[in-house]
Amino acid sequence: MAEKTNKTSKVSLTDVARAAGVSKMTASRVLRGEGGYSEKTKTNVMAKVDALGYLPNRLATVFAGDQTSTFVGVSIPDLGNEVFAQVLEGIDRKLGAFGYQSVLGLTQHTLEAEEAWVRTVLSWQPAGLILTGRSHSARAQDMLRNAGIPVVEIWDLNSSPLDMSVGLNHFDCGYDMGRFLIGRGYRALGYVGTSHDTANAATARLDGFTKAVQDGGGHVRRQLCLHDTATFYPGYYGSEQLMSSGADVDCIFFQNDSMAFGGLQYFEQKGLSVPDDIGIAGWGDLPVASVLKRRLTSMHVPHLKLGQTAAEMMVARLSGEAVHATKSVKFHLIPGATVRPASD
Amino acid sequence: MAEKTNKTSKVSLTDVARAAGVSKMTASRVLRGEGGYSEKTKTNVMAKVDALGYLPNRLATVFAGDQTSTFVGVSIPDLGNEVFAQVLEGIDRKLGAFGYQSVLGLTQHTLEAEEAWVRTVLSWQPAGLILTGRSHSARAQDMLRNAGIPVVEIWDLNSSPLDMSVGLNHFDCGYDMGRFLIGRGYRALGYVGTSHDTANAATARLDGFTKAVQDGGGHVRRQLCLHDTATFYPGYYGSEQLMSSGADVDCIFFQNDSMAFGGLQYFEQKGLSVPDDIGIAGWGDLPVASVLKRRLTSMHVPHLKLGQTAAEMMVARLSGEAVHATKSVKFHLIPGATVRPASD
DNA sequence: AAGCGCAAAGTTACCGGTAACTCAAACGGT
DNA sequence: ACCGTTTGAGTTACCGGTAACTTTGCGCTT
Repeated sequence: MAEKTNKTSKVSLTDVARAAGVSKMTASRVLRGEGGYSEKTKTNVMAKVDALGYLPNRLATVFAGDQTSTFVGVSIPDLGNEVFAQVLEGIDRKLGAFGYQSVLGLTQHTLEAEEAWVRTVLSWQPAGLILTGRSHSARAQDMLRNAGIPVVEIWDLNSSPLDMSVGLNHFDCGYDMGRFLIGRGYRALGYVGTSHDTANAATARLDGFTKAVQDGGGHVRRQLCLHDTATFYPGYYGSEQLMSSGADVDCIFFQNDSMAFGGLQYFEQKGLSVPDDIGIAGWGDLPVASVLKRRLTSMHVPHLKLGQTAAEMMVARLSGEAVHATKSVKFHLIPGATVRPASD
Repeated sequence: MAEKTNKTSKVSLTDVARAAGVSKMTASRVLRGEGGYSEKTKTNVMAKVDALGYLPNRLATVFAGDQTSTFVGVSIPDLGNEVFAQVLEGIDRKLGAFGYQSVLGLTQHTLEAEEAWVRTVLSWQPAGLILTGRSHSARAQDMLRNAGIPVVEIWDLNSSPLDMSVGLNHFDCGYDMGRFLIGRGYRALGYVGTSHDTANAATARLDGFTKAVQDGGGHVRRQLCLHDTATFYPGYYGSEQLMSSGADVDCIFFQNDSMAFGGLQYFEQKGLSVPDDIGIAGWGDLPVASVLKRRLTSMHVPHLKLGQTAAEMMVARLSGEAVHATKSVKFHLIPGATVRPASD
């Protein structure tokens, strides 16, 4: 039977040193493998570390030196939207591989929640922050600038980031889709998405989409911005709302594939045929699209990769590299088969 | 134009005190609203706090006193599985409402990754930990016990938790489903899920399912455990694999609804009719099920609620309440219409 | 006018590590 | 044999707050 070591009170380096009959400093040196001690001392100290179940207090280390912590604050709007769950997974996996931990903040798409979270998380001396979106409250911006730590803004392409940025041009994304749908002969377009207080990426996509449709001689007849999460069911009832509003549209662009799938299901259940009766386009090339019989018209965006890239930039900067960049993430249109075929 | 305050070096309480012409202690008292200072002093100090853009260093506070931090470590297997994304959202939302922050750890279903994460996160003196699953490496268990902080194990119902626990009995869940399918006349069952090194909840469901099927005079003809994430596409190709293996099954139980939907799509594309040619059952009552024409046979589990409950237990304990419980989360079967109807 | 009580401060020590310095013993070259 | 160098330690001070104690000054009572 192993010795009982479950002391309730925490074991400190001083305890280890005392047990080993050496000074705190020597124990510290052994634990950091810094050298300057004999093999015998090392063995002795390590034995006591095991026996006492010593776990270092990293708070003290960070606090003492001018070293930073291994925390990286990561703000994400919500996890109900699969897009962001993927981005977060990409970030955390990569950060974890380099010994950093994500401190999560769900901002629910509001600047106030973000500001409150920034304030709190900064008080814990994080090594850096990764924020979704490029709009922040004035006070949040002040705090971020004064913090003196790396900040990566993701999601939106940001020409004048606070520090670093990885994202994509959502306006262009929307524009490409609009032009594509015009090219397929659609003129009476609809949009179904979710809206939030802040000007966000989805809004930029809608703007680009609207512009392209107008440039192509079409009209966005109706745009629906639900106060809900951008997932399946809002796509379903959003479609219902849009159709029952009497708007005569021939094609609908959804905020993402999950919503588009909700729409597909609505129309199938109403007995309308896609794409014969109505065209459907999504966004994001999400997992659900991978199993549909009819390839969903969408826009491929490497979400996981985007998160990983953000984490890599953060780690590189924290390792002392002079990263100072705005990285653009590529996207490409998936023609799919939920809109009418090219008419050449 | 406001005064420039973007000092790169951090502003400490000492700086504020010096600027205000008072002692550090007085400034500290003002900031904590502890009393023992004049109105004039308060105004003065607060003015300097604003002017200098002072942000407290919570590390120092925790480090100084014997107070704990406001970090709560949260381990989750992965976020690709929507089930866990929901649980995490429930946890973080509730924790955030009480001023705590989640420190995320994606364990990828391995005990080694969990152990490494536990070691790291404990060194940051978290207020508590919320862990998914009930199996942990021996060393992780030691560390958790010795840490002297609240630990909530979620997901699996745990009769002998390390500390607190919220979950459901996955064996019973599986058993209920098995009995239900037997009741609908199925005898040659199949299972499609994903497997991982550790005995996990999905395995427990499969065990319960198998038991019920045997008890009912049926057989689990084939069980497929893919090395993949429990999401749409693995459900699709898993179905394909299962069918092409020559196993003659009349109904398939999937690890969750996302996989079940992948299966539904496979069979639809193969021209097989559900439930006439084959029965399909999922698990979790996930969002995707909300838009299907034919109600998916599944098991409703309140994932978000489960996460919230775990967070509430944590907060209650941290507030000094003597919570020491194993809470069982209720689930209920959704008969649905993707299995053949009751034959009475 | 002395003394008491209280409000409004200031002082000191400490939390758990580490940087920077000091110190003693061993060792080795001339 | 002597002295410089290396090795293996110990000592001290400090990071940024806060608990606990001390001090100062003022109003008010008797």
